Amino acid sequence: MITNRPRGTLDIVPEESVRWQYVESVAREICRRYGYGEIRTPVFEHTELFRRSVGEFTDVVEKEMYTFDDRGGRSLTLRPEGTAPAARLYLEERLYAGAGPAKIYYLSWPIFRYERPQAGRLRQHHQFGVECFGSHDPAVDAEIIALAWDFLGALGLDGLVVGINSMGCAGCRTGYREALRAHFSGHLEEMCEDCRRRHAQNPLRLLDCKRESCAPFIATAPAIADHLCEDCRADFSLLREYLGVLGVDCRLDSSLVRGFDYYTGTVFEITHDALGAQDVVCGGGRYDGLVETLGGDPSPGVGFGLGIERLLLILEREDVRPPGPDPLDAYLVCMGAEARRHAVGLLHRLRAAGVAADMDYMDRSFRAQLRRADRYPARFALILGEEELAAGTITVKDLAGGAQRTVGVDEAVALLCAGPPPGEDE
RNA sequence: GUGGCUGUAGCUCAGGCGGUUAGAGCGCCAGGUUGUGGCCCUGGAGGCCGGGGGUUCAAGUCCCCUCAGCCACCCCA
Repeated sequence: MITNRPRGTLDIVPEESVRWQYVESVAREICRRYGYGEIRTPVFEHTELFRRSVGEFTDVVEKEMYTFDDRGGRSLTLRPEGTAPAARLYLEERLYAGAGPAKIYYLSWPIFRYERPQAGRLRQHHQFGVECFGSHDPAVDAEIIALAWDFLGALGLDGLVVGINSMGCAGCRTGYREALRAHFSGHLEEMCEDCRRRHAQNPLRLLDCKRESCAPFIATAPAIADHLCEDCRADFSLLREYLGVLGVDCRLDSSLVRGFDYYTGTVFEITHDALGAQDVVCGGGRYDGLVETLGGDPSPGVGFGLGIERLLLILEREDVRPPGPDPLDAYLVCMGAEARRHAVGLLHRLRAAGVAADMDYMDRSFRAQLRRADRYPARFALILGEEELAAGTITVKDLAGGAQRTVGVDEAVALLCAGPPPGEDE
């Protein structure tokens, strides 16, 4: 059916977009406080950008990208994540040329992955992401995590868990990889098929297996923490110290390994139970080799991506009600064609003065117009009938309390602009 | 991509073992009130019972296919 939206996509109706706008306004405010500036990039990029950065053999690149050839024969891909485009922009717009570090964020970027949908997993979703390029100071890692934490906290959420780990630099990773191979090689017969494949291809992924049968071998596996070089170890302990200072309560999770190839060093996830199996609302980490991979001079970076739909899902399931829409200031209620003709002009005048005002266009009865005003909900009903018309006045009714009084039109406009409710005389 | 559950009014849902004009609550519209909303009462509109095919005298109900949502795996935000 052509009126059905494509699988795994969502429509956003006005009632819902209010919540998006609220979340977005909080994100903008937090970014402002932390000194990050917004970027916007095309929704599609050269396919090669993602192949190179995310990694040729990751699930996302292998089977989840929306890739197409344009009419000029270029292979383009709807972005499946935000960090690579941000890194591309960093290079293309030469953000490295300014005083470092480059602190940027993106808000509600559409992200596309061809996946099997379920709640919290869509083919098009939206992310809020923050990236910092140019510094390897662990204080920046801490800042990034704290920013995400503050943002979620500002929305009134709790029950969030921050998991962190260090995947080490390229150097410590090779040693660790061998240690993992050695540990698992004796148990391969008892482990799942995927794990046997991972053992050969990428032993780090072994830690990611969630099968019960593999769990005991993972539990006893060597921890990356024991295989970090001195620099990585120092960075990681400094990060944890900073997180303590920043009031971020985090959990060391040595099995935490992220799925994109560009991650190095710090990795972290923020999860919430309300999400079920897709429990990650925010994920990120360091990607010190990414910029170099894309052909730039080596430049470290840290960042995260945060799923807006998942966030909204948590808010809904936890019954955290963000501030609702501002009620309408005034709803014009008129009786008769003559009053209606006057109402059009008055409505315009109110709006020009900054008052949120509306009127009936459905030819409703007087009673129904008043009910409309109530349900909107509007703060005041402005009643315009024959009496008011003759006297050049209008009746201002406070819908919450029920008090009303009839005043001159100029006074009514002034009253609505000023805000305070009208007098109590009935 | 694999396995499972579910699709009935705008929303949340009820419809015994196939059987007459498919129901409720909320919402919407009108009236009860010649110029007063909310609460209450009365009435009304609104359904290709997700779509297609099949079995049957007869299908919302049974069978097959398909689409969509959900749950788990996988992966991730």
